[in-house]
Amino acid sequence: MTIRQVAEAADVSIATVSRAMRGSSTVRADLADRVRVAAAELGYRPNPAAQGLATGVTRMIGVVVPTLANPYFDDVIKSLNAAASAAGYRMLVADANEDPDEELELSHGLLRQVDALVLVSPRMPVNALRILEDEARPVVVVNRAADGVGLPFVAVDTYAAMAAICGHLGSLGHTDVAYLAGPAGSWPQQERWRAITAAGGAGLRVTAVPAGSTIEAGYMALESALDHAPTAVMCFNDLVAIGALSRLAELGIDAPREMSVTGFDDIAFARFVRPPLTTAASPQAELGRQAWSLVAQVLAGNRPTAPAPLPAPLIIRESTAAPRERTGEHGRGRDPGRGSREGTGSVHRSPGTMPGD
Amino acid sequence: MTIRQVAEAADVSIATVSRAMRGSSTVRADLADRVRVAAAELGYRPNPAAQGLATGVTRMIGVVVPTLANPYFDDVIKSLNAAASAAGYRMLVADANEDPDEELELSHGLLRQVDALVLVSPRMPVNALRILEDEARPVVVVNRAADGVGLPFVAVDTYAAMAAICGHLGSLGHTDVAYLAGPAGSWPQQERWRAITAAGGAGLRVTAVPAGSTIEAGYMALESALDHAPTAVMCFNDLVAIGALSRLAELGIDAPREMSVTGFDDIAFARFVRPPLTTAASPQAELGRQAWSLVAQVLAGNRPTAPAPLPAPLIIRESTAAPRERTGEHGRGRDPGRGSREGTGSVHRSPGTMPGD
DNA sequence: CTGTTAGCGCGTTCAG
DNA sequence: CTGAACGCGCTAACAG
Repeated sequence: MTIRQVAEAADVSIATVSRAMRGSSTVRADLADRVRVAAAELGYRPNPAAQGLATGVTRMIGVVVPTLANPYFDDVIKSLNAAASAAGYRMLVADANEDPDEELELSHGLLRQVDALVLVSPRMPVNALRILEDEARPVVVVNRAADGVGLPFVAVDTYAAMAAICGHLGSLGHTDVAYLAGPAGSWPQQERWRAITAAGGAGLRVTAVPAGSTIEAGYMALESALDHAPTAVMCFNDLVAIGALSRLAELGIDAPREMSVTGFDDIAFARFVRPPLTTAASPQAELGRQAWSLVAQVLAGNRPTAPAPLPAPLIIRESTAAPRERTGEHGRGRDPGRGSREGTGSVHRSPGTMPGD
Repeated sequence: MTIRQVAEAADVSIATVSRAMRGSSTVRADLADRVRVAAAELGYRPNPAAQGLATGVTRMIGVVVPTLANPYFDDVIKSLNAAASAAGYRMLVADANEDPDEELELSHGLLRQVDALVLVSPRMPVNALRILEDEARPVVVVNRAADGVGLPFVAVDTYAAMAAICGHLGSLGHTDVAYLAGPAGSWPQQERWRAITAAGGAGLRVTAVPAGSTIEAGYMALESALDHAPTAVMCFNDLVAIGALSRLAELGIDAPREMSVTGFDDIAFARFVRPPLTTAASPQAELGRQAWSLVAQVLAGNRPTAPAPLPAPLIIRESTAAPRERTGEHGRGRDPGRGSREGTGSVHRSPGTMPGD
């Protein structure tokens, strides 16, 4: 089914078909109708590749996410897709598997076949971002303030939200807290840590423990966080918090009575885990919408107006409480039951050791 | 950056560049090198649209899911994408928002621009599926046995898994159970119901209540399920189960002591909610892999070998238990505290009424 | 307002 | 083994 067959059936030239299909006003009404009828009967749909070649416009956007396994990113791309879809755009998604190199590689590949690229929480280094800046196609970034990089972006006010979490813990009476840190290249991770160190002045003594961004990462890292005898552990995100809670339960440490736990993002499941997570409610849907808005602005040839950082309100649920009275020892940091297991002292256990059921 | 510039730089014809780039063996080694060097230096990447137009192959697959908001589908497409990506294919994803019409429309649109289409749990009617069958491009289906439709597909052995759930409940001593049903056009929903009715012969009396596929749907529908005085409620999927559990907790009905609850899918969060969900462990990753395998086979020109239904083992956690002793009334079906609220008696409450925190 | 025609960038015959 | 030339299906000048 090509444009030519439609032209023949409607007894017009292919140019007229082309114009009629795109609703050009410079085409006589009756001819346009004839074309539309013929097209409908033949089930004709223009070939996107050909259109792309001819116009240089694909009506596709590329999206690269660190992983599809985090509902947070899924929510963002769902919203982004809804907005793009309403504007007649399709979405080519790529999963970088938390690998900064793959992220850049995928970005380059995608840039050849889309009109614009959206990078969600990219972990790639700044200079990689800068390379992308020089590409012919617009690149928009979500949740990464590009320091010295001129890419348009939307981001959550991570700093303020993390500060609120610290404040919450502080007002509860916590002083010694651990932080299960996120992936190295992650801007949200950097911002959270920045807020945490600032909170040091406000009376919180926080020690960071490398973890990651998954349930398993939280599960694995929790135990070494205990070495610092904290009364609370703040987690990079809700997934990590869920993993941490799971390990705490296994160790017989009650949250929040013996240990407070906080997450970040407020994914849909955060309120249903046990105990319900105190966290920061990141506006995923709004991020997606704004990202599309930026894309649309750039595609329209305008310099986009930089959106203000999006607030992520503190959601206080049941995973945080006042620290219990100290009884000689700090928390359960030196609980004898723990030392007997292998792997104690190392930050990570070998992968795959989180038990099933 | 076109092929022509590379040809010029390497001082060869564009045909040679074309051949060299795709590793044609009929090109002299030194020439091939010269081309590769030039291409690398110029950062040349072939234009996918042009390639697509010339060859009729886009190296893209389309994927349409009922919604991106269910981690189940995200897990499937993550796995599908991993396999496709390894084969050099990109993934164009479309979200049908649980709308059968949109599903078909998206499918048609996508078929023009991809080499193959994967439909995940399509809700569209059989005749729509049949239309897709006649398309030029291969269409592969996940989790929908196409009755009388010849589309290649992979599916979970939903019937057996649901039968196992029924058996589990039966062996616990339950006899009156409610079923929070999934979306109308959903094949998994049909299969689950088929297994349930078969279980009727095995001693389970099940009444179905329309719900849906989301947390909110489960939350909304739970109460009307109570009207039938069940001692257990089986849910279409884990999301619905989580919603049901949430509403039960609100009503002060303890699960599993006063009410057993089962899910389906075993999404990652199923074991972390309270109480941890008894459910069937659907192999999302395997579904994605097999779906790609089918696509690859068809693209290679082979008639694909139909994979056996994938088992979804029963996972018994804490959301199910023996029914408690009956005391005159069945369960809490007629608890006086409930009748005073508005909306009792209707299956659905108005949307958006599930409280936040 | 309509039709003719020249590319868009690339793969691929077909001669050499 | 290489290069010249054609065509993939469509859009956009341009001429009528």
